[in-house]
Amino acid sequence: MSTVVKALQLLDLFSRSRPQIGLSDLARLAGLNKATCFRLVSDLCAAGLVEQMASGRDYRLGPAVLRLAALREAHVPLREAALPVLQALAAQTGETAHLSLMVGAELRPLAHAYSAAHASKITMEDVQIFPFHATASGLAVLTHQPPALREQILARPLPALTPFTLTEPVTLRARLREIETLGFAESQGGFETDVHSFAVPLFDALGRCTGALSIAALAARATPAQALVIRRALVGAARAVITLWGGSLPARLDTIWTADGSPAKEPS
Amino acid sequence: MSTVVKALQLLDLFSRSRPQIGLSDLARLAGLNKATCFRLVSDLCAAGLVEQMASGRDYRLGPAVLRLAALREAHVPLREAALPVLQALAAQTGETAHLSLMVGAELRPLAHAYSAAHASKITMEDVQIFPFHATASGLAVLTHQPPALREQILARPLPALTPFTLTEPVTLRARLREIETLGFAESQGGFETDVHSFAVPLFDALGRCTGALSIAALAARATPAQALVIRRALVGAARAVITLWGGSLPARLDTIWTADGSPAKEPS
DNA sequence: CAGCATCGGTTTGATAAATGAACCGTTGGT
DNA sequence: ACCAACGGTTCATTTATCAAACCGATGCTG
Repeated sequence: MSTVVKALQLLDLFSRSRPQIGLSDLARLAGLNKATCFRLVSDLCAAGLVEQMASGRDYRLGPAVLRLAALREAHVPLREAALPVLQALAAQTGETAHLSLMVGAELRPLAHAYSAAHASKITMEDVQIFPFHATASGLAVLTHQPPALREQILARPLPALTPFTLTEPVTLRARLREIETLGFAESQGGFETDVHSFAVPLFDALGRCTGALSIAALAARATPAQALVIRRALVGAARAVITLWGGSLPARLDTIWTADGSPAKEPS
Repeated sequence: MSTVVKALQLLDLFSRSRPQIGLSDLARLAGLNKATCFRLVSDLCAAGLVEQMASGRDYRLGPAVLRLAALREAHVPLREAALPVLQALAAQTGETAHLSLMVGAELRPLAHAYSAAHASKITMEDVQIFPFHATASGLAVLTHQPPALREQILARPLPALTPFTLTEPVTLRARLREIETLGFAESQGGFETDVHSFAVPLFDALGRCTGALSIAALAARATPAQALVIRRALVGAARAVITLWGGSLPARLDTIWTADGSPAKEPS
């Protein structure tokens, strides 16, 4: 294995639960000789990716990562990175794919892609905001929010957009628990009568749910077989997006999604 | 030179003005053999710090940097903490404020803020590195480095970036002594002809100088009265940043900065 | 369309680099 | 006072890395 790879693997040892590490631990965790580990981490320090704490004891991620991240975000906005995945998703499923993002305490569209498979499709141009209680995306995101924010949202007015919209907080909470178990969300006609939508949550680098990836299908086309195709495609696409964004998928969802017959995490 | 350092230096070739680079250019810019460069960049790709564009042609920073930055910022919110101070500084002075940090033996930008007061401003996006001899930030930091490192830096090539750049080690040493006495640094057109910059050093918890806080003003606007405003604002902001970071200000500077209510002697 | 330059990527012997066991001086707990 | 564990260093051995030449593919030009 190349030295560079070994050095960069050291970076992955840092996590939210272990943000700073001593030299000996670092060597143990990485399975490296202490001297080797020392040289590697010294090089990382020289580049600013890692810095040594004032105590001289532990190491932690350094200031250089900020500059790199700012650069990446300036050049590869999230939207641009996600678009090809959305287009592939639309093509695979023959339905409209869209991606939404939490902005403040609201869920807003970021991008969408249509399929050419059917003349009739769900259009997304006019959607400004996704009601949490009436869309699969909203439910998927809501499920993975901190309880405080979730309850704040459930306390807002929950208008019935169609006869099928769930509007009772009690009912919704039950639905969220269900979604948590299943690993994906569905909404049959909750937003518009003839739309059956499917969604999976997306997570950022700190494991927070910051958006959702969704398919909006014509209800008439959403047969059980097609629903299965959609769910699998969604899971694969969600993995791709999360990887692109440098996010981290909660272990529980990773397990559920893998067991669902969908492809496991793929290297780029 | 260590392989890891070489690989990590590749990361610094990416900038806002050059966000994606082909293999050959990368090798040229880094002064590396193409094969070597290929292996290095491949390793960086494997770690996700760099990714290859779909075209297979260019490389750019990868998604892993986002994860690392999020982690760093979650644990050590340096940049996040300093940003509001920078913005206030820019607003107070009507000029561009920026903060730089020592990374290894180089001074690099961490954050900056613009003022809305004037349509003409000094932009910072493309600055990768602050030459010690040609910027106020560099001089401020250099002044407070250990003698060994200071001399090492003065022994490097000191190119004249403008007709006003100080390039003689002897002259520079005299200037550093002056800066030490005054408690702040100035550079009139040393980096770019029309830029007059002011800087004060920043210190970490052990009293080591790890960076600088600076104002880059249009030379035409840097009247003596304005210079005084800038120096006072800088000193206040530096105290704020040092406090936020848990740093400790050397007693001598503390005294100078406190006494600096009156116009200090103008350095030539 | 032919010629040519350049691209990303691969092979080679020569060489500079990484490696790991043992070894310091310190520190912190008992 | 002891001892274990820490961060950091040394040095002979070994191994991965380097540079130059080389590929096929691409794209520009006359």
